[in-house]
Amino acid sequence: MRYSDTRKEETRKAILRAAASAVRAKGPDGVGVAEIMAEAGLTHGGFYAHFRSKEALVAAAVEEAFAQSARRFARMTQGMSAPESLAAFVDAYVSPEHRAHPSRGCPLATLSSDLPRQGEAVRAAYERGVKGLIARLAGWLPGEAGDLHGLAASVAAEMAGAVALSRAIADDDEAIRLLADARARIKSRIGIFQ
Amino acid sequence: MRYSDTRKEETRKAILRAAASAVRAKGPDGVGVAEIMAEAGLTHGGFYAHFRSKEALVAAAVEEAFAQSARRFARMTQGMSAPESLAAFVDAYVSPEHRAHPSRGCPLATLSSDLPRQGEAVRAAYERGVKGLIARLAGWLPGEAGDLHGLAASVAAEMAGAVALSRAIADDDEAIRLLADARARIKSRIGIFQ
DNA sequence: TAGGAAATATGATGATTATCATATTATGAT
DNA sequence: ATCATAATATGATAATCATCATATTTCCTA
Repeated sequence: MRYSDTRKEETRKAILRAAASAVRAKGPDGVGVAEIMAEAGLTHGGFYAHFRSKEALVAAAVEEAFAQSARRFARMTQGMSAPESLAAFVDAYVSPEHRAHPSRGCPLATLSSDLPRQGEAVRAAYERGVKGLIARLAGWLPGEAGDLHGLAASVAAEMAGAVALSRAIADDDEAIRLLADARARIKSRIGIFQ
Repeated sequence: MRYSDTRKEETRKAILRAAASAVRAKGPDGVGVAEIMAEAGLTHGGFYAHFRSKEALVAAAVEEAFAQSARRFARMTQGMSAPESLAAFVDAYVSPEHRAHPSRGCPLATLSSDLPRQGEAVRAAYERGVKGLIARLAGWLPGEAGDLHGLAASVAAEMAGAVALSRAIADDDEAIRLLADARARIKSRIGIFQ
């Protein structure tokens, strides 16, 4: 073996991270293979040594994007109780920071309308990510287990919808007010006050 | 004048309608000028006699899509009281039919993630459409005028988010259950029961 | 330290697409 | 019926992009 055992894997990871960011920033069809490779510090030619096709990369990037979000929130809520985690999650999700940084944000708010138009592999990765997010949310919600999934889905829909809506508002102050209002409504709806 | 006064305007309308549908179905960047023109029964060459650029067409198509939705709901709720209109609106919006037909659906549920990546003109048209939708909703909501805008925005976010979410679920039955649940939650949240 | 394979780069290809230049067709007034 | 012209079509161009073929570089091992 002429290269270290981990070299190729590291390169693959770098491409994947670049893609996870670029796909959210520019959309799966708005970004090119060459651009992603350049972002990872490489040229376009080596791409197919790492991924079978652009679609395979996009599918992996969607999975990576959801995984990044999950890790970020896991870190953020470390050691918190369920209600604290929930509040922190809503605050971080329905926030001006999230609105301002699609490339690091939740794919649900950033890719929702692109997804139905993607290939099967990408849609499957997205569906897994969505379900994981809802399950995590449901685990934090108070109440009897039976009904929590529906409430979690409803809350996820409103959070993602609110962030997407806020991105349609050009005026920052107006968008920030919309987010603050949505945040308050969501929290009161799930029994978190103030 | 060798052609009837209305001929060109009619052709423009035909292109616009084709675009309004295609843009929702395939995304602003997923559809080509030639494809839209073919859909309107024309060839690509004449396009620039009707629109200055593809972006101008997309902006007009977004406006048209919002206008179509508004007209459709105006027709549907004709003669209804505010609470009835509201209930009919939620039922029609958060529905399997809406999920199944993005090309005729609300741009908010179909284009949200594409929009931030579009040019200024498109984003402006979208923002106007979104604000119109929220204002219409607010007009139907019960309560004191002051707080209705925030609630309307929150409801719009959840409705659009729920439809987008349902489109990520491949299994029809599961998606339909999600929609039914979201519908019930939204209606109970705005004081409509059953 | 040199050889050789693994990793990456360079360059090419064909497909697609927005836009524009020019040709053709359709139509209503004469 | 014919003509002038508005409306539309045909065809070209240049750019972009996914993919692939081939060349070059890198760096571990012997």
